[in-house]
Amino acid sequence: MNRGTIPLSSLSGGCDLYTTLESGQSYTWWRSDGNAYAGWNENPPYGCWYYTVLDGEVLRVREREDVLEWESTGDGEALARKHLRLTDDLPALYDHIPDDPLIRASIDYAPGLRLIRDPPFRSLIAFICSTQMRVSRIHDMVTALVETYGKPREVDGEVYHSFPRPETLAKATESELRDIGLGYRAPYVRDTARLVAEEGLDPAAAREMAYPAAREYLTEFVGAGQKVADCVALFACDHLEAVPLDTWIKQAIATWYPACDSEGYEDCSRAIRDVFGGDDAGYVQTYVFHYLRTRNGPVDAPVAGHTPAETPGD
DNA sequence: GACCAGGTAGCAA
DNA sequence: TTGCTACATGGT
Repeated sequence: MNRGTIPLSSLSGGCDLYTTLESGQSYTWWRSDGNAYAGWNENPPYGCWYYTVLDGEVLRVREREDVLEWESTGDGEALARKHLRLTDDLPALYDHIPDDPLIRASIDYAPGLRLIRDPPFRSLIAFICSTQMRVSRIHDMVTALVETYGKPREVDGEVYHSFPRPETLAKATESELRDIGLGYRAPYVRDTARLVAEEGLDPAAAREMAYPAAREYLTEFVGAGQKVADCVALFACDHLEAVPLDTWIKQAIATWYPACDSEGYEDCSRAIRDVFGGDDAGYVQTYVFHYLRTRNGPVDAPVAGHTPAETPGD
């Protein structure tokens, strides 16, 4: 494998691999200690690798004292820079997003958390699987898909599986997909794969569209509603203004931003996007989601000496 | 056992 | 349009 390092000091805002890769944005990274997404909110042990397969190439990354170290069958540095969004300027983001108690607490909780840039098809399949499911179990389902339908490749004695191709998943039967634990999502995954493999739809096309059109397009896939579409838009298609409204963010809105708490997804999403800073609102959403989901404590607990908004519009 | 988890599709009004 | 409801499954 090729090897190299990227100085953390060369990355504006550094890079926290643990929060970036295990915060529920991407589900196709695994840890060499086998404990990714185990749910106990702990950094991996020092020296632990994260690995995945991108563009058919194995990529392994880990943090050392002052560098990001990588190993890859391909151009590991290019793959890491692209998919870990290493050129995003985090301090600039922190500077210009709204100064708000919940946002500030969320950023202080996980500085160095970066958005991911996942390949669109795998992101779409993962988030179709995500409905009514905890983060650790989404990872379990995606792992089962990858190990059952992905192409294995042995490198240095280790086997790595690529993410399954649309053509492969399109040919899977519903009962096969149910057998590996997908439950009622089984036909959604198969039918979405068929739309890609046989009908010419392509989630990557959403990258070239303006955000509203991209979200609309992504809901054409089976099992993808507005929330799943927002996740794919944000985590795979570079639409950083997308704010997925899941149960955690909805709770946060009800508690902290009651003025945004309208019934319809569309209105609520637009309102919270403004509160979270507009063009980069999805970045803020990811920090807030990670903070609320993994810290110990209820959503409405005081944050850093502050209390939830009492006046609509604060 | 009830309740919950990064919701959606299908159907009725 | 909006408002139900069924849907798999494992953890707490």
